[in-house]
Amino acid sequence: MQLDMRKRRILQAIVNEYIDTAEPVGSRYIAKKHELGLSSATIRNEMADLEDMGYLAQPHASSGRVPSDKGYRLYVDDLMETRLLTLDEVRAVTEELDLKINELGALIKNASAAISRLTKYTAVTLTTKGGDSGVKAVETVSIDSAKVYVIVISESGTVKNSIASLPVRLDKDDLARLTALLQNRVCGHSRESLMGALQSAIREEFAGAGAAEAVMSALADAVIDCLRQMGSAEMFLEGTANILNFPEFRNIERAREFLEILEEKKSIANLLSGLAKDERVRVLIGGENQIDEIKECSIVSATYTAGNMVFGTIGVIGPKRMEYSKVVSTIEYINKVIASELGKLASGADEG
Amino acid sequence: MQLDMRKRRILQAIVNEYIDTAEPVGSRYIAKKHELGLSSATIRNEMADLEDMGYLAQPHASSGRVPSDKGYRLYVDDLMETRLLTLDEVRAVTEELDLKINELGALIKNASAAISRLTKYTAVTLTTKGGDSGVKAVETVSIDSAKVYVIVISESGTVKNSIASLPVRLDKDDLARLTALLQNRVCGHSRESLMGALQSAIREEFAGAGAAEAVMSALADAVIDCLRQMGSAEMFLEGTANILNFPEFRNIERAREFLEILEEKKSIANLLSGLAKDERVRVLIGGENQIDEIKECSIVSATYTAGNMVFGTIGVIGPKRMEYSKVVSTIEYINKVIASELGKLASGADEG
DNA sequence: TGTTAGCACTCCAAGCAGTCGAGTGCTAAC
DNA sequence: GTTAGCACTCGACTGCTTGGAGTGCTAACA
Repeated sequence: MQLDMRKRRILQAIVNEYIDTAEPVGSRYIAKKHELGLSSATIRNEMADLEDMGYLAQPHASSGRVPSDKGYRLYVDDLMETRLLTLDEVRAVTEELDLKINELGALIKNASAAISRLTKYTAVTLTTKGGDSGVKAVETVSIDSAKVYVIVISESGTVKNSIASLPVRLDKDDLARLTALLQNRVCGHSRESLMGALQSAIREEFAGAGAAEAVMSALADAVIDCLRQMGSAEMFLEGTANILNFPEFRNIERAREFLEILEEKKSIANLLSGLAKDERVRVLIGGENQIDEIKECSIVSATYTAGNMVFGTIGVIGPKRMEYSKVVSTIEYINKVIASELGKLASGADEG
Repeated sequence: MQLDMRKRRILQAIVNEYIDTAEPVGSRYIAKKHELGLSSATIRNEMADLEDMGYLAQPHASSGRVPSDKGYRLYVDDLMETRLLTLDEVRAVTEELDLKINELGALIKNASAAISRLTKYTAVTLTTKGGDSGVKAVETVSIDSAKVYVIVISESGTVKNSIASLPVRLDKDDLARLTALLQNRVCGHSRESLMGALQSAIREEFAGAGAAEAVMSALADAVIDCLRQMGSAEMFLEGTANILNFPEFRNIERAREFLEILEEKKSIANLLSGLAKDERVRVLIGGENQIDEIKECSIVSATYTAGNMVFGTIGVIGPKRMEYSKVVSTIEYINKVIASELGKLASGADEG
């Protein structure tokens, strides 16, 4: 059997209709509403074919048809009319996104809220593990004679801090000297090369000089702790309650499973960060993801990158019966906006 | 009519029973299960009295009784058996709470997760607006010749940063001098007194010296921005999906309303921060709070303080039919643990 | 006077039969 | 190849019945 033009148009009509109503779609309805110039009987025959081919399914005999995962896949890849955002929508995005923010985490959190409000689905954003690899600056602040705050600023603008407990008391000048040394050795290094740089620094500069070596080593540990904090992914959720608006989540058990999986965060974070790292918007439909609890959901996501670096992922999760066209274009647009903002942050860094 | 001992015991039994089963409680059941030495008929009479007095209500004629808000209030204040945590529970708290954390925000986030896992309700934690008032240290890091990172560390260990855009280019020594001046003027100041201190500093030191004054003023703005960030309350939620386990939230509409109110955060944050500031554990039952959407919920909360300072609030929100005894003792205990941790953080500060 | 057994009454929840309507598949005619 | 028509299926809804849990009231009892 062949998937000719007519079948495709019928499939398209069915998916559109189902996305709209959440009710199984009947042949009569398609014949009437969509001007295909065909009778319901003909459409009935075609629908039977489409079911044989695996694009449609029937919840029970004598009910209308519902798209299968394969049907949605074809729809997303080929059939759906990709549309640009309207002017109003672009304006809404601009209003929701607070671009005055200059810190990565806050920017992403804000994007999360914007996406969920614009799409009415649940928004997920994720800072990529290990995305923040360059050290831009290190500073120390003395708390008391035995404790030092170590502050690390990454190239993407994230600031993390850690407390170093010193094995000996240290006066201001000593700390300043050691800090300068630290700065000298770690700035510009990526996370991977840092450990080696620090170790060789300690070896070269302090061979044998016990106390200073121990202090330096405590400071180095603090720097590494900061990088570890940066390296650990953060996930933001927004609009989780939205899922309860959809009839497929009337079933309280299903809703709870969904919310629990989101709350747990780890599985979704793994799922998202395991996806391909290109800049395209990706759509994962139903069973295409490996998490049982969200096999009835689809995920639309994109990674945002600046230069060659992957900074994170933004996405939308909702019922398979999702307004793909609207969601994909929204994600695409927001992704672009964020990428350009990140670009600005990064280029600000290059000047210095 | 008088609320004699027998009525109290019957009310206590009914509330206990209802908390357990979520089903209206009948006289026969109480007569059988609780050894009061009374027949169901007698208990029936007493229940009618308790209803007249407003402690009980009947969902419909010929159904069992359900506690009213007034009934719960009496139960919480007088009737419930306050219990200490068991050894196992104490151990569970200690395991869940990660006390190695030395940053306020992270500590609270962690407490949120612990509370929700231990109580099986939804946990809310809140950092108090304006709680973080003392400046402990200020540091600057140059990004490029026209941009400076300003880092402020508060007395409670929170670190915030802001970027100051300088009106003129500044070399390293100039920045160091201005930073020292800044440190000199702001350290030890509370949020309220800081503005004045900065302004007088600018006036005294730079009267007329245009460029330097402008730079200093940009730096001061950044410091104030950091304090603003610290001042804005943060709210953490954990275990929101738990609410769907309770039969009173089987109704999807009600569940959605609840989740939306939580997600919005503002109203709950206002509610919690508006409560009395003493150290006691507080219970807000049903209609005692002013938010319509959670009139069927109760909130158990406590503020955590160190010395005289209020740092925030931890709490549990769940159905009115809540295991008050368990929740109150858990909150009480966690509150104590956090307070003592905060005490350590603060005393670490005093040494310097 | 307080307590209790007994009874009539109420109301909800669950189960069941019947009806309606939407939708299908198949067949025969165009 | 398309379509009209028809028999059939199945879920959703309605109305009815039944059973059980629980009450309030009354009369008898200690």
